[in-house]
Amino acid sequence: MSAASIRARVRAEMTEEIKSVARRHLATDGANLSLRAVARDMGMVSSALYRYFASRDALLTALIVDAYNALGETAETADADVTNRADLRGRWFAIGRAVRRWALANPAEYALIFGSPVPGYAAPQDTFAAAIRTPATLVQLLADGIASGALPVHDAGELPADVHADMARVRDQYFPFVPEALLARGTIGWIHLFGAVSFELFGQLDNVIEAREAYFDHQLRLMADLIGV
Amino acid sequence: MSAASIRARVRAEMTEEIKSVARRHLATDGANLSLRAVARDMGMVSSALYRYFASRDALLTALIVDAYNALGETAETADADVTNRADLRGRWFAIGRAVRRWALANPAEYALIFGSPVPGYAAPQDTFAAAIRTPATLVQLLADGIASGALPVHDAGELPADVHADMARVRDQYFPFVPEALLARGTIGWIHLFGAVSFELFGQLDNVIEAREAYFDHQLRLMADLIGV
DNA sequence: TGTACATCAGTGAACGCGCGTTCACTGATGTAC
DNA sequence: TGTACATCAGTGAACGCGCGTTCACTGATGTAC
Repeated sequence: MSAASIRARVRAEMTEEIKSVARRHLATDGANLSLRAVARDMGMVSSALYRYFASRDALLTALIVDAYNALGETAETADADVTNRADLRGRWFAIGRAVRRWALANPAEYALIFGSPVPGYAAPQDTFAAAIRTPATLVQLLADGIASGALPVHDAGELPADVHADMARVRDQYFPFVPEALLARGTIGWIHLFGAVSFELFGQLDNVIEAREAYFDHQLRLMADLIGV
Repeated sequence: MSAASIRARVRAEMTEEIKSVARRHLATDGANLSLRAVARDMGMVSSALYRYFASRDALLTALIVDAYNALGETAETADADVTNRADLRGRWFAIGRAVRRWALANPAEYALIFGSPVPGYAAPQDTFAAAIRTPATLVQLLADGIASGALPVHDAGELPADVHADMARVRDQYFPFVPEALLARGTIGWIHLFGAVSFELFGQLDNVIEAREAYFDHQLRLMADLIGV
């Protein structure tokens, strides 16, 4: 390995370590991430971080992209692990449970991407490709169901005209073959998944529901019925 | 009016004004509320605020309780405005739309109560009574439907045992007469309502769905079907 | 009704701390001849 | 292979700003006799 690439590798490792320390801080301080605190934890002077990230926002963006990718990979792996690809309901459950498990294991990162927006921070477009990975696994599942004929084609008439147009646009851009009404129901499933996990994680279930996992599964079941998988 | 009560009234007005200025700051700074900034806006010195609130956390708590109450009142009013009390679906729509409207009009306050938890802030128990008002309107609707016989009694067998126990406990504490399985579906409706509003408000719908209101109504419709109203 | 005292709102200075970012610098590591 | 130069990571001081909270104080407003 050439000298140059050693330097590059060390640099990459440092970058990863900075992000990893920053992730730990996220857990206690939320999105009020302090560069100085991160630098202190790494035994560096705060200005040294600027060799790796142009600004605090740049570091935040990197963390956001990483979080989307980590969640997306979790969902993709969970889906891929279902050997019977025709078992759409099983795949829906696998993805849903994996999302919840990831969120519980990484609450700060979950909050970073799905919580209230960080004041003064505007997410750049780069995050979009990473953000779409998780919902994409769900839509892929629908596409498979349509391809195999296992999923019913709902009456497109159930959709208002402008929603139909939105869905058609999304479909044409990313997922050919998925009918609008089904795509709308799939999106609702995705929204509910997010809502259920956020409700639990953000403390809204406290003092109300103790059987968290069972209740979550119950929701997945009703949503599966609603989508038709 | 006695001199003492004049002083009390001025005090109450000041307290309200402080909260109102603080609410404006919430909109730009999120939950990183700065006492000094609030004081500046009121033309006071920062230490003067301590005559009205014991600490920054106390002010935050007051804002949270106010937000829960404002949302709760909005939901209660929207429900009460439906003259045909037997029109459960109409009441569900009225409440759901009112919640969304309030959230869009008061995004910072919505984020304060339903967004990611404020780091280092622990909500005291006082918030609970206020927090429950909005979901309570929904459950009341279910109770009315059961009382009139308009709502189907789902098979309690659809619930896992521990979820059933949670629901029975909630029912016995707050809402007699609502069967567990129905209560569970109602809670799911509430969670979805929250999820749909948060998804829209926190920017997850950007670049995907433009017909926000129509899509929201579509979701209310499917949820109404799921609940049975 | 008039006066002495108590209560209260608001002031201004201070404590002790934090932050992001810039900049000139040192010294080590890599590159080109 | 050896040497002169360029690149790069990290330092330390500084700028200019912010924050929550405490405390002794002033002066106005209210209360009790």
